[in-house]
Amino acid sequence: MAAPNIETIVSLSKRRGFVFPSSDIYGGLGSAWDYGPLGVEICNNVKQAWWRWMVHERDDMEGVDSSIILNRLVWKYSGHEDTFSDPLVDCKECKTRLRADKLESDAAGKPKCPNCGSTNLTEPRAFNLMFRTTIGAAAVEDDPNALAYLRPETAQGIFVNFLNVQTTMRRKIPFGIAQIGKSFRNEVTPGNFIFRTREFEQMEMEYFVRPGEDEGVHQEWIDYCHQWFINLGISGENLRFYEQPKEELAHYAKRTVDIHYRFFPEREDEERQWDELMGIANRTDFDLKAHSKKPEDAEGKRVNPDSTEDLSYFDEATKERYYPYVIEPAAGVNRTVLAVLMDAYSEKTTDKGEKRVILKLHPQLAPIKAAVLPLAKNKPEIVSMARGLKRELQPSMRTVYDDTGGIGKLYARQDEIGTPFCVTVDHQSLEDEAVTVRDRDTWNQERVKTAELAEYLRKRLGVSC
RNA sequence: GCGGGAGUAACUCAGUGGUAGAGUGCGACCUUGCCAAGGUCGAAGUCGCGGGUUCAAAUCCCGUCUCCCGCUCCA
Repeated sequence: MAAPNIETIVSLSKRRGFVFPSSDIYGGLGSAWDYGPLGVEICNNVKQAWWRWMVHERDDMEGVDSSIILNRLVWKYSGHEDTFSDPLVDCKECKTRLRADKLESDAAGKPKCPNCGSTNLTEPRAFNLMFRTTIGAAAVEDDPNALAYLRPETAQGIFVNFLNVQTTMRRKIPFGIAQIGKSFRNEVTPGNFIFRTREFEQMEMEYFVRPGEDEGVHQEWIDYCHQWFINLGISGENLRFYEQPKEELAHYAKRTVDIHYRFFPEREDEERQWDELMGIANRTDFDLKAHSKKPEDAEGKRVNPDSTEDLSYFDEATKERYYPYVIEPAAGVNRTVLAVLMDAYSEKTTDKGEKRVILKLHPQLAPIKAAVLPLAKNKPEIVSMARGLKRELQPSMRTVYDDTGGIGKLYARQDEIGTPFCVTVDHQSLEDEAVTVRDRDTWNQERVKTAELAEYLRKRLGVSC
């Protein structure tokens, strides 16, 4: 079937408790969203799947969880304080908003609007994308040292901990450090549901390699990351690689390849249907050098007079000291959740001609793994047996019990939220100690002994659920 | 910031000057029992907010707030 648009997912999300507009009772807050009971489960499952795949299942990986508010100097030397801002101008004629630093000039040297050609532009206004806050009681006006930022990326918390992790875990290059956490960017243009929000969650990993080996390792990570999305059940047709052109590269990057998802299938322009799901950047030795006290400029002056540590690495194998290069796969949790929901969405027409929504989520990501349903709720024995089964299953998998409707409605509800299995207790169950297990995707049913039920479900869900 | 669209029940929406509505959903009960079954009853709205016109405003006028879409940027 045709991919759903984001509107369809927004509607499903509200209806079924995946995602709600934030601060709803006060009229909402622009582009902020709250995960509801089912949404938070998917979100946690995505993060858990990533962590397992990125950290636990590898030999060369460690994890950290650094704080959101860091010493301001981190952002000074990372370059974010200076370059993480956009000078913006508005064209007074055609009302478009433009990047002041990307404008071409007319013959007289005055910047002109690429849209209508007018030179009637507003003055440039700097717009730093970092949220500012203050530490302690002092106001920034009274004490400039009170100024602090909410991190715009999790990466810097990893770089400044590079030596801590490397030495305490006795790591040798190559190895990586992974982190999942919130980041904040005061975007000028947020929007498209949870696709672009000012507060978002990142899954980032910094992989430290010997200079010279960076390009090959970079390519390996590009392919490895693509495979992760495939493993989550996302269709390869909806994924593509995007090589960032030189002029688009961030200030720290040598090469960046994005993995795009077809987030906007309804757009006519094929190119505009795609947008970023993950970015895999070669950050070179930019960050480790920037935070180190050692490097000197051409005049022999220290580039960073504030750092107390040198983040270079001594390679025992080659007896060389160098600043490792960094390969960084960075994915958005929220964007992954959105892509997962869009890709899992499907509709099915029943024999009666009714449209049913089925969310074909990977079992590992499904918010509910099994629903226990009584076929008839006016028989107390059936109800209590079903409730008992639910309690038996819930320690090993997220399970719900539901009896508020006929069995057809109960199945339909579970299909819509992506529950892989429905366990139905019927009259016969009271006698033969067996239940019906119904499969979300095929609607096939299988009779399973209650004694073997938990093991049966675990096996079909996969170990990692 | 600019342009466009929209705010009425939990959701989707109807209602264009005269008692606040429908469908879905939700709750209770009865009946039923394998793919959104039927019935009865019920809860639920300061019609975004403020002001004005009028005998009378969800409806007309003015103001205001919020959200959504588009424009830059990115996970």
